[in-house]
Amino acid sequence: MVYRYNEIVQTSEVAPPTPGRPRSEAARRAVLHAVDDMLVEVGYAAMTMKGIAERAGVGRQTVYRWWSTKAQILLEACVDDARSELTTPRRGDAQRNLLDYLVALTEFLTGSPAGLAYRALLGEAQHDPEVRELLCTADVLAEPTQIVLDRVRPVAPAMPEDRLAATQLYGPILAQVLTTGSGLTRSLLKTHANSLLYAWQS
Amino acid sequence: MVYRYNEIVQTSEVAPPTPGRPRSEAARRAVLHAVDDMLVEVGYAAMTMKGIAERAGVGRQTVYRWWSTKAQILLEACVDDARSELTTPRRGDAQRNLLDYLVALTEFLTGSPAGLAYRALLGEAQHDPEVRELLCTADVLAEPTQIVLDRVRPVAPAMPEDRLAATQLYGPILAQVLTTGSGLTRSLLKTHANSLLYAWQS
DNA sequence: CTCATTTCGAGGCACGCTGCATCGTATCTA
DNA sequence: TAGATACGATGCAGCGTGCCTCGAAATGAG
Repeated sequence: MVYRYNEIVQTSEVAPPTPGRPRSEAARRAVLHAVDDMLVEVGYAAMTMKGIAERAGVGRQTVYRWWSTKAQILLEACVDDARSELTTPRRGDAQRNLLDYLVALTEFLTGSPAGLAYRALLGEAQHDPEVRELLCTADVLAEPTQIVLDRVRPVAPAMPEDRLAATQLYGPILAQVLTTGSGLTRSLLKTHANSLLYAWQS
Repeated sequence: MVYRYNEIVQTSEVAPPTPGRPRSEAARRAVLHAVDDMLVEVGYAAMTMKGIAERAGVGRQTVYRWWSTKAQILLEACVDDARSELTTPRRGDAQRNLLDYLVALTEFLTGSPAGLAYRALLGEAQHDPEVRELLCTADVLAEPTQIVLDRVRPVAPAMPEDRLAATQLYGPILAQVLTTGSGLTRSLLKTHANSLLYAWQS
C-alpha cells in the first residue's frame, strides 16, 4: 500500500487489531502510562502525539501503529480505572446505594485522573463525531449506573425507563462538573438522591 | 511593546476592550457571521482562525485584534441567540412551564446553531481552563433556567437551593445530548418534569 | 541454532495553522 | 487638511501532524 499526502487513507493498515505483537507490550504500556501522566501535568490540549512518544521513550510511528488518535489512547488508558472507581459495593438501603454512587461519581469526575480523562474525551466528542462514537461504544458511565439502578428498582416502582433514570441520576452531577469544574457537596448529593427516590417511589 | 516568539506575551495590547472602533463594526459582524456559518459547515475542530478570516474576507490581524481565541468569537456569536431561544414565555401551570423549558433546551442543544456553539464551547472548556472561566462569566444556561425555577418555586415548597434545582432540571437533558448527541423524546421530557415537580412538592 | 519476518527507536519531510511584524491604503476625527 | 487609527494582505519562525525510511533488535518457524 502506498501512502501519499492529502489522500484519504483507510486506517486498515495502521493499527491492526491483533496481527501479532512480539515485543509490543512494553511500548504499549509505556505509551498508556505517559498519557496518564501527561494529562494531569500538561492537560489535554497541550498533549501531543509527538510529546506522548517522546515522554514514553517510543518512536512516533509506534504510537500511530496502534492508535490513530489521542482520544483512542486516552480511552484505553482510563477505561479500566473508570470502571473500578465507579463500581460501588452494595451496602445499606436504596438511598445509601444512590448516595454512595453519587459520591463516587463526583470524586471520579473531579479528583481522579481517569475522570479527568473522561471529561477530556467527552469534551472532544463535542468537536469530533468519531470520538463521540468511540465514547458511546465504551460508555464509561452507563454500566456502573445501570448496576445501581438495578439495585434500586425493586423498591422504586415509579422509576422510569433505564435511559431516563440514568440521566436523572448522573446528569445533574455531570452537568455541574462540566460547567463549573467542581462537584456538588455531599449534602446536596444526599438531597438529590432523596428527591429522586421520593419521585421514583410514588 | 516588543513581541518575540516563545515568550509569554500579555494580551493587553491585542484585543483592547473599547479603545475606539471607527469602522470596525462591518468587519466585526463579518467575522461573527463567518464563525456562525463555519461551525455548522465544517465543525469546531476544522474551524481555523485563518479560515475564519478568509471566510469573512478580513485580514487575520483584524481577527486577533478583537478576539484572541476561537472560543471568544464563538461565545460572542451565540450568546444572544442562546438567550432568546432558551427564554420561554410564562404559560399554563408549573408543569407546563417546566416542560416548555425542557423542550426548548433540547431543541437548542440538538438543533440550533447557537446550541451547537454552546456544546463546542463546553467541550473546549474541558480542555482549557480559560474557556471554562469565559463560559462561567456568561453562563448561557443559568439565567434562563433561573427564570423558570422562579416561576415554579411558589408551588414547590420542597425545591432545593437554586444551584441544585437548576442542575436537577437541565442536567439530565444536557448529559443526554453531550453523551449521545441526540435529545430525549418529548414524552420522556414530560416524565422528567413530572418527577421533579412531584419531588419538589414534597 | 539459523534466518526470514516484524517491530523497534530515531530522524526526515511536506503541509497547514499560529501569532506577530510590516506594508500601503481607507476611513474617521480634529 | 493633517494626524491617528483600523483596515486587507502578506511574510515569517515555530511547531504539530502523519507518512516515509533507516539500521538495530527481537521474534518464531524450521
